[in-house]
Amino acid sequence: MTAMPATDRAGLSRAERRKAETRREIIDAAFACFAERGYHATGIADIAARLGMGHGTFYRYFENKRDIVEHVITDLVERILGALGAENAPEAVDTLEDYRQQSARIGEALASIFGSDLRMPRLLLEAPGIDQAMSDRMLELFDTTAQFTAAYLDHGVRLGYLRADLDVRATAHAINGMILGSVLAALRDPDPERQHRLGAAIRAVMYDGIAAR
Amino acid sequence: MTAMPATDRAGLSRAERRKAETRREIIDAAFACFAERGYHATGIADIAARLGMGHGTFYRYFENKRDIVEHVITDLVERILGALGAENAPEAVDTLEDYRQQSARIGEALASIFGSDLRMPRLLLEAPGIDQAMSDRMLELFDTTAQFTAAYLDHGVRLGYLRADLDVRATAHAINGMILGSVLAALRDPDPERQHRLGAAIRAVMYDGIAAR
DNA sequence: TCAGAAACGGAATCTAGTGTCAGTTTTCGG
DNA sequence: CCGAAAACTGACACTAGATTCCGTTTCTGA
Repeated sequence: MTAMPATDRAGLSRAERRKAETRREIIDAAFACFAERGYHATGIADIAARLGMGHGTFYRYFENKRDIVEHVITDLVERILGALGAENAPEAVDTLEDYRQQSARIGEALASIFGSDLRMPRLLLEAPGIDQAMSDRMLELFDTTAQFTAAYLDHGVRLGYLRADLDVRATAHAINGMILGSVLAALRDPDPERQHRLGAAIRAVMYDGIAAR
Repeated sequence: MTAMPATDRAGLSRAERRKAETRREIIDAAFACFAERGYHATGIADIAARLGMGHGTFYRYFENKRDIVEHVITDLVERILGALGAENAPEAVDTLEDYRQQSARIGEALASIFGSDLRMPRLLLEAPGIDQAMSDRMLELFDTTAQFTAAYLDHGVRLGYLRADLDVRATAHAINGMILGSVLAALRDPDPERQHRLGAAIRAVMYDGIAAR
């Protein structure tokens, strides 16, 4: 019979807490390695070395290389979706002007997530090169975020401050494409001023179009 | 002293022509393999096997794996840029209506390039995962195509049918982002009808914006 | 402080795939 | 048709790196 370990309020023994902590550290180290050198160029040994642990130890926490990258990406996606969903609900606005400001805020949030740590978009960019499944997953993510955007558009159409004939689904994809474009631009040239102009240009296209009045 | 081979009008011996032809075949086979299984998952042996040749022969035509993928990507990019640049010059239009039609034509061309063979966008999508250099190259490509778009916008601003206060560089990135978005959407769901709607939505956003009048 | 359990570490194993090479076949000019 | 030159082939040598394994160390609870 095994000894019953002491548990704290959350029902986790000290050992279990430490284990979770180590998993967290490995995920962070792996993220750093993958973003810096790329998935295929980093070995398990690199990840372990970054934490000063033997690489055999790695396998006590994760199944294999594929397993860790799965966790790294999941973590990354959660951080992004979390930061997005947190503050701005589609229902929070009901005029075009409100919506403009809301989209500026969302743009700001995105810029600060990605801009603060270029390793995030860099890893996302190379993720489709990991394997077919990951590639599909990234396309799915793009689609998911488009549904997000679609919810905002839909709300606007219902309240009447956006065009009634808007093809919501398709337009959401187009808008998210613009955002993606600005992220890619940031990877080439992380100048914040430039990022700011890109955000402004996106909003200008969205609200005013490009044609002279 | 070596024998002088017979040369044809173009100054190429029969052997040289065959050699070029074989290189072409290898590039095509490599393209197919990379697009289907992914770069890292395909071996030189796979490429050779597809052509029914021994994989040793491969090395008579290309230095190594990196060399071939370089050629495959270059070829791909040339096909895309070629198809784009061929028919539509920015100077060919001088009214907003013309420009609308021109952008519809360009969208059509893009859709037919990518839509006709999804292996092209698929490989482009995973290209940044090949290595750092290729990743940079893809970002550069995105930037290059934005300069393309910028030339159209610039022309429109000069002739006065586009807004005078347009931030041309930033707007070009935004527009190309929308196009990229529709390519990604096509990878998830290649339905031509859907593609058509995406194209229409992009143009609607560009010209009319999303706000109710 | 001690015994058993769990965690570690890194040597050893295993695999896959790249790039080489020497023997064989094909091509080509005479 | 002949012999040299070029092209082809696939077995082989080699490397890199993922995963396993077991002797050693650390932890835990009594």
